[in-house]
Amino acid sequence: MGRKRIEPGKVRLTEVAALAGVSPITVSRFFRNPATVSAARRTRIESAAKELGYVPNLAARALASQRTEVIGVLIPSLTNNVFSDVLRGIYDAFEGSRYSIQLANTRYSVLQEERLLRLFLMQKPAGLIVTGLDQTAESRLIIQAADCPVVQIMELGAEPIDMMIGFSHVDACFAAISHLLAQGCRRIGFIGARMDPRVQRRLQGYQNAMKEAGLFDPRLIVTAPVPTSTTMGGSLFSDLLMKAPDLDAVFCANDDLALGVLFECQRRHIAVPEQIAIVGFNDMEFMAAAVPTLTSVRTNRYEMGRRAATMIMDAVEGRPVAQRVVDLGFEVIERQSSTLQRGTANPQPASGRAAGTKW
Amino acid sequence: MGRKRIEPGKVRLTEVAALAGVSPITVSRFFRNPATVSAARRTRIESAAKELGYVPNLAARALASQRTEVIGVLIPSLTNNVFSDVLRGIYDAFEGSRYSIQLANTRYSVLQEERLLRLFLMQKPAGLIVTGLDQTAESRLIIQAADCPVVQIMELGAEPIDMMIGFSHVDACFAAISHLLAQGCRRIGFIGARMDPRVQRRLQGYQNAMKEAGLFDPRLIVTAPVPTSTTMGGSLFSDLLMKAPDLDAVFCANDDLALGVLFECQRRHIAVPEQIAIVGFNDMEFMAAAVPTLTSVRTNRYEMGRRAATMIMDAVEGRPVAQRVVDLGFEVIERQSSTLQRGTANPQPASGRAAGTKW
DNA sequence: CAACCGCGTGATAGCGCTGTCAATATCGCT
DNA sequence: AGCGATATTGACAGCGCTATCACGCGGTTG
Repeated sequence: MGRKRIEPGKVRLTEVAALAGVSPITVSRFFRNPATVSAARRTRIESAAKELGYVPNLAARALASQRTEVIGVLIPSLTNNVFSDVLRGIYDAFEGSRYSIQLANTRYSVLQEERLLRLFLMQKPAGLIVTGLDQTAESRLIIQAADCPVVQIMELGAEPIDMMIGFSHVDACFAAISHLLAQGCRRIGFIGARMDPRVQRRLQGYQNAMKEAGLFDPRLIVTAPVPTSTTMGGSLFSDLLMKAPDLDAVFCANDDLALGVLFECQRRHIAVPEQIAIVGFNDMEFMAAAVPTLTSVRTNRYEMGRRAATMIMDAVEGRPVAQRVVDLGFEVIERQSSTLQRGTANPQPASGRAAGTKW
Repeated sequence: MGRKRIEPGKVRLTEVAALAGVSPITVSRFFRNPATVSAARRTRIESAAKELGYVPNLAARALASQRTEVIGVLIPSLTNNVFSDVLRGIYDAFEGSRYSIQLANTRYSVLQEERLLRLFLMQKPAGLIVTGLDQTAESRLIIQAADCPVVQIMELGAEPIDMMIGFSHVDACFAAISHLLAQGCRRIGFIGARMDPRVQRRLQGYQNAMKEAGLFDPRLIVTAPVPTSTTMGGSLFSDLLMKAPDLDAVFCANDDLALGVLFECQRRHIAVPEQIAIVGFNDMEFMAAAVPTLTSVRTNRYEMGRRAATMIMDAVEGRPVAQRVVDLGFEVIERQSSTLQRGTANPQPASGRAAGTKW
């Protein structure tokens, strides 16, 4: 019947309270909000806790208070640098706060996401950060059942579950293509790998721009369902050249691919940008270091993570969230790889960064 | 006095038990180990749980059982691709298991690490994965207090806290330099950024090799305490050229720097490898795609994460861990950037990969 | 044929903490 | 001095689950 009694040497709230000469509940209050305890007891409790090496038991706290300080974060990939930047923003924002992060990797699968959400539910998370808009109906139900603030990141869409922060991939790609068109490019190819929902929307932006210019040609599009990589960029580019030998520019759905295209051009002695212009997406650090420097669409990933975290914290703590849907925008960073010297040749300095177009 | 009674509609073990016509403890047993419950009740409980949409309460479970299924993981950086590979291995290994991962970012600070370990302690983690060997004495005490299996990853050292998996950075760098020496290089530079303990040990390996060859010269070493980047690679290389104009090879403490060096060579029209050979470290994917392809030291990061996770699980579940210290080794992948054509010029095919030397 | 074993099940008593309400101490003001 | 208002503290009863022991039952053993 029942279980054996507590083992000695275990330090609970009660032990600290006994040493400090106060009741356990006062110690509890001290740890949650020191201001609610008188200064005299505060110091007594503090030194008693230190002396005993008291460590609060989070499970007991969660059970008694019926809530946790866990923020669930769901991202599709751990390897993709795009998400490491977002994650860094999230972790930095939660740094020093009382929240802890529960990170899970959906591997670009909405079913996996659903499963992981179900797991999160068991922890009664205080908040949830999920990637993109394409959750299953079931996932949305689970999220609703979690009954906590939710931020969708990376994209913008019409029906936010709760809050949302991101930018329009369609518009961003449209802007990149518009830039190439403005440079006089006409046969602009699109290469993409993995083809997750965000890349799909970039493709949409590409198609919109090309159709609007009356230059759309399906042969200019080469995609692969495999993960993106530099090597993949080279081989997709080779495929593209085969399908469209008269190519004069390539838009790459991300920077890894763009780097691969650049190397493939070097290998084939294709002059960039004179023969073929290159534009990437995400503006990874190496884009500005490449030779020639590579044009890309900059997105504020770190800021996205940071603000998503802030929005969650505000919502959890009952502060009003001014903007529940935040458009972070993007910027086309024009560099040598897509800047065709017309008239006065004027290449950018290697370390320089061309003025961007803010949309 | 006391708190208000349970709200209706809440689904607990008790509710499931009532619907299934068994006692709550049987339901508890069913969820922990279905085999201990008779087949007849198993199906009854299963359908009752599904009907009510029962979700176990992890906090209650943790409190009652005095343990959790949380594995704490401490890494120094979220942005560094090296760690994303390791993380991917860890997440993949825990995938589908009952464990969940608590990830924290030490930002290369041992004090931050200490603070985070203290936080982990509150959760009574089932296991711990920490990066490197350089924990503070205080951190080691905290880890001991956590009283759970621990794996140190990334490196190998004499005094494991518990278990360990990694490779020798000193040896790996020594091997890379030996390769350059074998190619006839004499004025081999070292460039490194961030200078965390692992990079320090690579520098040590470099010094050992150069001293052994009687070629050591402090002017050949250029480092910076800032985070590593491609751009940084270019500027450190420029510094190095200034200090040692007669340079004939560069070892880069990681691949980002190596890529930056390659670009800087292109910018300065320095022929690689004819004038200057380049060797990187980690063998990131892009190294094989570059022009020329870039030599690097391959390390099995994914495997390291995966096996660390397996070791933890074995230890937690009381299975004997065969090898408590695992050396994963490394491999110098010789590519065009460091292969000097002596006699019969025989450059590697662009997509090819030179035979590695396994140590 | 009694003693024994082991399986499946149940009753009981907490795990360590906090929500709620009550009690007391302190304070400002009329 | 007397009053209500405000800070500070405490008592109590759980939060939802599991460890532990107890028990009934069929089958095995000497």
